[in-house]
Amino acid sequence: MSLGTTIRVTRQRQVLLDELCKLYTHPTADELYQIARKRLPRISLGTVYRNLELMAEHGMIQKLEVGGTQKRFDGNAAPHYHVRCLKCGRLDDLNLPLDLDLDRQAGELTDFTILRHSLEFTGICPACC
Amino acid sequence: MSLGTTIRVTRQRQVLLDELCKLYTHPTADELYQIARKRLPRISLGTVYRNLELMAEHGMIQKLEVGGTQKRFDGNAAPHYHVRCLKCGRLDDLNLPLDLDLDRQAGELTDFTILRHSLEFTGICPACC
DNA sequence: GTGTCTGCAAACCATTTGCATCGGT
DNA sequence: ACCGATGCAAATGGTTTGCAGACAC
Repeated sequence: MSLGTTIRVTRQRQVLLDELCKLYTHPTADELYQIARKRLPRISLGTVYRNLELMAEHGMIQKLEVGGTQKRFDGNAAPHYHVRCLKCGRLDDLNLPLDLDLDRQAGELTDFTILRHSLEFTGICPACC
Repeated sequence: MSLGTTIRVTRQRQVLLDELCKLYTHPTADELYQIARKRLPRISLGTVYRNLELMAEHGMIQKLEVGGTQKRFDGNAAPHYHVRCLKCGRLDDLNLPLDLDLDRQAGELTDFTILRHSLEFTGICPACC
């Protein structure tokens, strides 16, 4: 975590944020690395991970804590829901309104202080059948 | 996947299922390995992973696709929701009724065929503050 | 000039897998 | 006896980290 220090505007940072915001595919770190390489051939995977982590900490992007082996990233920082295809792993946004009442209901049933929730649907995408 | 073959009743399988069903902590594979070792000192971590995977495929237990670096397992095979502590990672059951209407609503907003959903709350547990 | 950021390579850690042997049926 | 299951150790794959040089400010 580095919330106390200055964030410098580097070329790598600019390109990563720019490319991530252009995509609606919720790419993995490696997918974004492959894309960024076209503009910055010498960028390293380590830099991609460090910057995605940093930008997520600062609320500029979202690190999605969803199913699957790899983490995915979302240029849209506003909380929203997703659908994942069971067969191909494709992850789409879902236009279902955020249900903030869920947090209140959950809070009444537990001793935890509820901060937020994440909701992910699983299904089969049109391309997979 | 091995849904077409016979499942044998081995001592390792019995112990793992028995111990998992006694716990309400949603252990990781390694935590369950440490517990099982007390009864079967020669059991291997590979066997733990293989059996948890197999039992999940057969619907005897649940593999939880939730946040965090390690997968967690639940001896309760019936779908239900969870709360995770942001600080210590503790994962508790949440007594909120399963909302099956969510799948219907989601289905109307996407081309995916919705099969199920997972809902995880994030908060701070009483022990952490 | 100072302190952050980068590329590179090595390290890490959860999980998976190949293989010879064991054991349930 | 057959074939699935096990223990062991090595391999895998995503992610993190240490370090010396580069760059933003």
